[in-house]
Amino acid sequence: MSQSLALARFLPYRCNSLARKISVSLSRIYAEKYGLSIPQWRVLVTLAEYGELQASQVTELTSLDKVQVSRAVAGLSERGLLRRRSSERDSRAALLCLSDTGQALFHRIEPEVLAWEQALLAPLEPAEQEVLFALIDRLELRLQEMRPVGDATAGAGQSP
Amino acid sequence: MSQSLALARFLPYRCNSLARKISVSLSRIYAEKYGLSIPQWRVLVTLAEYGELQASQVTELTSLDKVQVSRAVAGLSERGLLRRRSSERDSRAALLCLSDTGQALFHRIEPEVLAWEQALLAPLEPAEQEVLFALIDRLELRLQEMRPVGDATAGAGQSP
DNA sequence: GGCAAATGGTTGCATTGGAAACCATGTGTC
DNA sequence: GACACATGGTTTCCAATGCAACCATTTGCC
Repeated sequence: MSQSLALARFLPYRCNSLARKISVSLSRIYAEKYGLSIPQWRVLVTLAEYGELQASQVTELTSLDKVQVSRAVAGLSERGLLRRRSSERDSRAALLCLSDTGQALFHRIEPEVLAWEQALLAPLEPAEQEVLFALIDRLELRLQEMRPVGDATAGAGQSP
Repeated sequence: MSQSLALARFLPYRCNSLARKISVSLSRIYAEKYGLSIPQWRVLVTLAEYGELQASQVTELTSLDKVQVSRAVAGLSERGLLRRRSSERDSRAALLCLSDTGQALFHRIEPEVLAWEQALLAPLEPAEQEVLFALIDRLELRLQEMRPVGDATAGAGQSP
């Protein structure tokens, strides 16, 4: 039980710091080599995984907010990496899916990114990797519990 | 060994997402209640821990870049929370320390923040907390090893 | 001592990111 | 069926962020 506050042993600081270093390192692949921003990258991955999605679903799945998704989609669309059509069920909704070019790009990047992740996780035993993800799960769950009841931001995934 | 890419099991995404949620939750304390930005908060903690420091030392200890430190210091100084004097050894260097008001503010916030951290970590056994910090340490170390040799950003702590 | 290069810190400028305002459409209620 | 209200997405505006250029001073070197 820590009695005083030192950044080196303060989870918010350590976690932030780690997340940033990971982002910087990873973005060497998709940003510098392929000119994608983080939101664009996430949208690409999500559409590659799920096929056709509504923008609002992408928002939930990526933990991006809707403005970021809107801009990312605009950028990807300009480059011809995805196609956007409006739903006949609800003409406000935009249905998104990767174009062939988009799929191709994803399949070019994916193995590089997976190799990078393998390299990062290499020093951890498989069991330790499980522990890591499990701890992250539990902390996220805990954060949700800690939110004041009735908090407007309590909904699914949406970045507050 | 994962063969395909899904955000839910992709460390950069999970880590980023966790870090952000932690920041948002924590900032309810120091931002909303006390009007401090993240950089200001980190500078405050660091000066509280070390006493008098040069701005460049604060930069290293907080993993902020020097622009952020400069601006955070300006803000804290305006509010009378820290004092800045120039070193007689090197008149370029600024020596920083908390004012009495700054110390008082820190001592008001610290227990709240520690209580918040306790609440967050409560579901983890002490041993699990150790594991968590150890895993973070190892991943950060690993990231440093992975950097291309001769990378200009290889120095200490500096945010790239 | 004097000049080039390095260092500490600040300021300006371009980019990013998010909150709130905004259209367009759909849903519920009377 | 018309009116209020909710929802999907985009645009607008402002604050935060980061890079690069910038002073001021110090250090190294001849």
